[in-house]
Amino acid sequence: MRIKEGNKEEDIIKAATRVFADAGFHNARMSRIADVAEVSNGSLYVYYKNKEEILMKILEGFWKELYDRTLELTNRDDITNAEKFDFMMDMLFDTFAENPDSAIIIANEQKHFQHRRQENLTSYFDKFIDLGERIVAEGVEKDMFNKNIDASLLRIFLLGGISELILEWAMNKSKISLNDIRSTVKFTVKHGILKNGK
Amino acid sequence: MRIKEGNKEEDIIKAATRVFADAGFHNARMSRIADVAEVSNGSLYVYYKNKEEILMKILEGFWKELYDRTLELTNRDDITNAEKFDFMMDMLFDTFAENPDSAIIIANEQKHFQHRRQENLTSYFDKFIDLGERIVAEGVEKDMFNKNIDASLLRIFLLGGISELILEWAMNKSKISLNDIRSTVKFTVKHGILKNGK
Amino acid sequence: MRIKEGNKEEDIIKAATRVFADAGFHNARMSRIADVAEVSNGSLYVYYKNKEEILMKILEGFWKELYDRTLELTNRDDITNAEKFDFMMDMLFDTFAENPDSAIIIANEQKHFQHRRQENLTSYFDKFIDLGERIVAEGVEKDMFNKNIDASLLRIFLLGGISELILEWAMNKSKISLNDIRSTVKFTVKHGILKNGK
Amino acid sequence: MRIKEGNKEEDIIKAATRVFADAGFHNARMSRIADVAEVSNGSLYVYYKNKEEILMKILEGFWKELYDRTLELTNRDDITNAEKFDFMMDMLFDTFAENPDSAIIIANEQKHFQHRRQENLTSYFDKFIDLGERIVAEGVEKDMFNKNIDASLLRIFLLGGISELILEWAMNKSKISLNDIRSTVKFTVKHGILKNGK
DNA sequence: TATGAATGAGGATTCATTCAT
DNA sequence: GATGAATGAATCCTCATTCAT
Repeated sequence: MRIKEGNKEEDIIKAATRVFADAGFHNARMSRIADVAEVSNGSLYVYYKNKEEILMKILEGFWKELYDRTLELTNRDDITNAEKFDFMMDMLFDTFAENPDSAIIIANEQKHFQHRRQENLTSYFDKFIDLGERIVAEGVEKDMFNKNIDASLLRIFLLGGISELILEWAMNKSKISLNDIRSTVKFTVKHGILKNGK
Repeated sequence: MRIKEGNKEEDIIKAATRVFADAGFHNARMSRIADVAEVSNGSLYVYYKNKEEILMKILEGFWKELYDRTLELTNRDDITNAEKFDFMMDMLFDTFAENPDSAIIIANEQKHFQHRRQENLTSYFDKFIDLGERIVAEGVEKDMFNKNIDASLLRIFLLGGISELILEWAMNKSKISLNDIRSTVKFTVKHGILKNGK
Repeated sequence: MRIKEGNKEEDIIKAATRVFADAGFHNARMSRIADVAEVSNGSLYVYYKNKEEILMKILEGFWKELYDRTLELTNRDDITNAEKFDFMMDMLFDTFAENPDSAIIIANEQKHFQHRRQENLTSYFDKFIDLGERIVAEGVEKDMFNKNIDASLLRIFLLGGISELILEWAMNKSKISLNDIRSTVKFTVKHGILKNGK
Repeated sequence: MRIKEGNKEEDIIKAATRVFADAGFHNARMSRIADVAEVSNGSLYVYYKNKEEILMKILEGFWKELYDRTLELTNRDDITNAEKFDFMMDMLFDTFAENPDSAIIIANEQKHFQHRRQENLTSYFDKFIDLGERIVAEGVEKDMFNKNIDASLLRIFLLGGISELILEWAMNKSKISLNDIRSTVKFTVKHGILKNGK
């Protein structure tokens, strides 16, 4: 068995993450990924079926990390749903912040592949979404959140808004402070833009 | 030779809108657009420089329509900024609702041209954005909106969230009511999710 | 419309016939065919779906020519079935002789693609085969041919033997005389190798 | 490490025979052969130089078996050449019948190595051919076979015809009786199709 | 303007073969 | 000998774009 120095499987994912973030999925070249990963073209296909599978692994990897970080939170009963919500948003921002390339990929490419995500019912993205929806729904039930909030619509809205902000931040790090973004989002979502909630 | 009765230039845009919405920009075939437009392949290039230009025209067309609808509003001084904001959101939703294919394209592909758009002041997208930011900024100045709202971040957030919702709606019309979406968004953004805005 | 000088569709078939005969289907390169046909790579795919379709057209073209040449013969009633048989063999040899490259291709490649020839029920190869079987079967009925001859087996045997001979001839023209081949085959099939048919 | 109990060298040949027969030489995958042989990819190359050499060994193995079975016959002087010819045909059919996968490979792929075989006198195929040609040539000399029979052409014809029939039989065992094939071939070759050999 | 046949650069993928262990 | 991860050359095909008419 030849040496498997440095875990090629992981190297490829890392390389692909950088390349996809830079060029976008469609303009990214497999040969470029192989170069960056310091691996032969053929090795890409030892570990992954094709280009799309590499993208999927990147996306799933991100959502799995986020899901794992968030999971234990939801079962706690010593904190309010508002606190849980806050915490979840923090996790989301933190994980994006730590993985700016993944953030870019998610903002740019995830939608295109959402459609065929029918077999993916075990997907960590879906699991994370569920977690979020449950926290909001419970908050509504417990009369902590406004009744006319639809948890399912809210999560689409939030995710869309945040990933757009994160994209802007990731493409443009110098100009935008992630903390400004985070506090703007959290404040707005919790209190609204109208002064005195009015 | 086909007599130019049906305005090819427009036919192409209409066809491309349908094709891009269906297949996504990268998977859309120029020949398919030509087919749908009932025009030859070559004619596409009589009216447009290339595939990307067609996409740009579609996007600009959408934003121009929206901008035109919204412009006069901003100069009025008989309504509050909160009312202006409300109105602007309504326009946005209405225009999306009337152009679901464009909505899909915007949600999926707007980024493509965001990148090369660098403060292009002739762009109707930028003009529309300016309008929105000004309404919010003024609202803050007039002490009607919360001070810690950053207008520029808010618009990215809002646009991202709304386009994600609209995409969901456009891909899935039967299941989601556009009015539910609209009222959820408006309420959340104005009042926040916390009961009593607290 | 750009000039279509020299009928590219046909040029491609001619070039492919030469290239397939030289290198074999699997080792033949599409780019080589394009070169020989003095056509761009892309043009190959304007006229044919893929490499395999080009091969099929070559094979069908050959059998169509042979079938057309042989068809009228079968309906004549002024000649015996032995004469018809003779004539058919001559046509087969002549057509092979006039198309040595096709002969090589048929000998080398036809078998590989016979299997998926299920939809091809209108195939000229099958039609030609039918013609031959009918002549033999009738000969048997009319008591002109030996009763224990199975027409269906005979045609497989004959075609296999002849195409092998033709291949040898086509690969090796200087050494073997086509007329020797033809008379050997005809004599053997009609009279057998045993002297006095005994 | 697998203990070398099952003779890998032979296992590989057996596996390759099945795989080549199923898929054809060009579509057969080395990794599939390794799978079927229950051997690693690398082991294939411990025993054989490359894919083609495996094919050659299969073909040679077949012809060697046939040659060995036929050799002693030719030196006998207590039987006529017609009987020898008959016997040789029987051996050919029997050996094909016992090795249907080899039969398929021979019918489909023998040409691959025919080309590079240039009077390779160590080849069992050539030795077998020589045997056959000698029997026929002697038969002609002894005035037992018709004078105008060219032994060399006859063997090409026979082998081509028979391998085609055998292929049909091997691919389609249920429908065709090998004995029918054999007697049709033997009768035709010896007596011809014309009644009374006339 | 309008056409659509022609182009050809470009890239994902395959798979026989190698070689360090 | 045995392994199987690693290799990378090699090629079919796609499709946006062009251009002679």
